[in-house]
Amino acid sequence: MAIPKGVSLKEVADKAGVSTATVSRVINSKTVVKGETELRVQKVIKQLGYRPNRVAQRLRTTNGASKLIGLLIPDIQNPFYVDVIRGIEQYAYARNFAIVIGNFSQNEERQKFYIDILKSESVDAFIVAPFPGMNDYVKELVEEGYAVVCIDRGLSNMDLDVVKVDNYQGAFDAVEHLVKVGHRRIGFISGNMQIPTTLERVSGYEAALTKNGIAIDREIIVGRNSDHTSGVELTAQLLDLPHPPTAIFTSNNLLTLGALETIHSRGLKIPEEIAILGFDDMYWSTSLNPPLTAVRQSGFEIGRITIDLLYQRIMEPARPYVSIVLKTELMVRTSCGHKSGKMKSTI
Amino acid sequence: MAIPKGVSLKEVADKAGVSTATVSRVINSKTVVKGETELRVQKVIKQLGYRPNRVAQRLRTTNGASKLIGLLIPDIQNPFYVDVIRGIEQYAYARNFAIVIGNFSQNEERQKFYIDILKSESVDAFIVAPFPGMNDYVKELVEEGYAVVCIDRGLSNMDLDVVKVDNYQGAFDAVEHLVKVGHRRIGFISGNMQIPTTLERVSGYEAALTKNGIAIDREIIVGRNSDHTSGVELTAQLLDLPHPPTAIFTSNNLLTLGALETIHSRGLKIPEEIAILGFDDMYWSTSLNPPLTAVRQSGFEIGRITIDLLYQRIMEPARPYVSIVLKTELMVRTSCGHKSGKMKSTI
DNA sequence: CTGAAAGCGCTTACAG
DNA sequence: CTGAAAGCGCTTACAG
Repeated sequence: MAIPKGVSLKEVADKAGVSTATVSRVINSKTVVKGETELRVQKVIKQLGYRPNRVAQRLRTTNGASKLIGLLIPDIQNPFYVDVIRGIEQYAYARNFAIVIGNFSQNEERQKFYIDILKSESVDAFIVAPFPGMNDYVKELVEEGYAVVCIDRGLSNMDLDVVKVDNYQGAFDAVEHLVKVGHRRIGFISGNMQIPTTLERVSGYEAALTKNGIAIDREIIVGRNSDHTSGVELTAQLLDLPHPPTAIFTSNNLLTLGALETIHSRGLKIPEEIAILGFDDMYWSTSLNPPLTAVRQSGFEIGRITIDLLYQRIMEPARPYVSIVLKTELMVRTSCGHKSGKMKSTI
Repeated sequence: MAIPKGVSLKEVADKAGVSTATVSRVINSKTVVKGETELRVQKVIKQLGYRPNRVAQRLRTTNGASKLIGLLIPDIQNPFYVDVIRGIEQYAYARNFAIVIGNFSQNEERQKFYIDILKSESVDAFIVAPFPGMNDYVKELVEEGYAVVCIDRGLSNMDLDVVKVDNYQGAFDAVEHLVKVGHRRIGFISGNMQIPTTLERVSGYEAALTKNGIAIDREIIVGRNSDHTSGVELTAQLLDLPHPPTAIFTSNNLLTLGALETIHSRGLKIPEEIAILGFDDMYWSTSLNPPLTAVRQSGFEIGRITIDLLYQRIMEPARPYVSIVLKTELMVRTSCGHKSGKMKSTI
C-alpha cells in the first residue's frame, strides 16, 4: 500500500529554478516575492498540479496555520447538532480548515478521549459543547494555547467565546404560548439538569408560569438525560400522575420524539387530550401529525458564527472574549391549539 | 497562540537513557526490545504522560500507519447516514483511527473537493458512497494505493470492497406487503435514478408487482433527487393524478418525510386514504402518527463492517475484494394497514 | 537487542 | 527579493 505523496514542494522548486523557500513564500504569500518569479512558480504549480501536504505544514507550524479544527459533538443523533455540523463544515472548508469530528454521545469519558486524540492530531482549535464535569479539562485547553469556542453553553469556571441561544427567552415564549392557548397545567421534561442550557430553560419555564399567576409544581418538572429514552419514560410518568398535565413542554429534540412515541402509543389525541411543544425545531416538524409547535434555534447559523469567532480568535488570540446569544423563534403550528403563524421571540 | 507540542519522543528517550529509535520501537512494538529496556521506557512514558504526535507519525510513514480515515458522506441530514457515521466512528476510534469527515450534500463538485483535501491530509483510507459521475475519480484513488471501501453502492467501473444492503429484496418485501394488505395501485418515489441503489429498489418494486400480476404503470414511478423537497413535490404530483395511487412507497428517509408533509398538509388519513411505506427506518419512526411501516437497514452495522473491511484491506492490500450485502428487515407498523409485527426479509 | 543518521514535506529565521 | 540551512517529531534501514 504505497500511497503516493504527490508532487512535492521540492519538485516545484526544481522545475521553476528557485529554492523551496521561494515556492513556500508564493504559496503562503506573506512575504513579498518578485512578480516575475511568482508568476513562474505559479505556472509550475498549476502545471504539476501541486497541492501542499497539509500534514507537513501542520508539523512545521506551531501557530494557527495548522488548518485543522477539532469538533466535539455531544450527540450526532440530535438533529440540532447535525445542523450545527453543517454550518461549521460549510464555512470551515471555505476558509480552508478541515474538520475532525468526535461525537462523544453525552459521555464524559469519551469527550476526554476525543480531546486527547485531537490534541495529538495537532488541531489548532476546538469547538466544543462542554459536558458537565469537563469545565477544568476545557479550561486547560485554553491555557495550553488552543483557540476554543463553546457552542450551546459556556464554561462555569472562565469566560470564553461562546455561541448559544437565548434559552431563557425561548422557554419563556413557549410556555406563554401554551398559557395563552388555554393551558394552566404544563409539564416540563427538562433533560440533564447538570447542563446550564437546561437550567436556563427551566428558569424561562418558571418565569412564564409565575408571570401568569400559575404556581410552580415540582411534581410536573421532570428531568433525567437529554435523550430519546428519557422522553419516552418521563412522558409516561407525567401522564400517569393522578392529576396529569394538559400540555407538555419538552426541552429538546430527542425528548420531544420520545414524548410523541408515548403519546401515540397510548392513542392520545394531540392537542385535544394532550398538547406538546418542543424546544428545537426540525426540518421535518411538519411531517409530524399534527405538525409540531416548536422553539426554533438555528444550528446552521450557530455553526457559521462559531467558525467566524474561531477565525478571529486565531488571528488575534488576545481579543476579548465574546458571548453571542441568538434569538429563538417560536414556530406555531398545531400541536398546542388552534392559532397558527409564527412569532419572533423578543428580549 | 503557542500551542505546546507536548512531551516529545526525544524527551522520553533522554530520560530513559536510550535512543529515540528504541522508544519508537517500544511504542510500535513491531521489533523486539529487551524486556528490561521496554519496562524502563514504558515507565518514563507513563511518568511524562507521553503521547505520540500523530502528525509526525503520519508524515513519516507511507503505509497504513497514518491512522486517519477520510469519510465522505452524501448527506448528513439523512438519519441513515448518521447511523453509519456512528458505527464507523465507534469502531474506528477503538482501532485507533481518527476520522475526518466530509459531507458533500449530494453534490459532485463538493465530493471531489473533499477527496482532494483529504488526500492532502494524508489519510490512508477512504470510506465513500460514490456519487454518480465519480466512478473514475474513486477508481483513481484505488490505483493510487489508498484503501477504499464503498458504502451503500459500489463502482460501475471496477470491483471494490463494498458494504451495502439488499435493496432489491428490501423493496420487493415492502411492495409485497403493500399488496398483501390490499393495495394494487402503488406509487413509487424513487430518488435519484443515477444512483445504483435507486435502480435496485426500482427493480424490487417492479418484480413484486409483476409477481402479483399487477401491471407496471410508469406514471406512478417518479424520481428526481433523494431529498426532502422531492418527497414533498412528487407526492403532490402523485396525489394529483386523475387516478392516484392508494399507497406510496418512498425510496429513502428524506423522501418519506417529505411525503408525510404533503399528506398531512392535505389532511389525508393514513392508512385509510393513503398508505405509506418508507425505505429506511428511523429510531423515531414510532413517534410518527401513525407509526411508520418501514424497510430497516442498519446503518450502524454497515459502519461496523466497513471499518472491519478497511482494516483488513490495510493489513493485506492484495486480498480479494468482497461485497457484503446485509439483509433488510421490514418493520410492520400501522401506516399501511392493520397487520402488525415484523418479518425478516428472506433471500 | 540497540544506536547513529537520514529523511518525510514543509516553514522560517538568518544572511545576503 | 531570494537562498542555504535548520528543524518540526517521528520511523526505519543500516550497522554493530
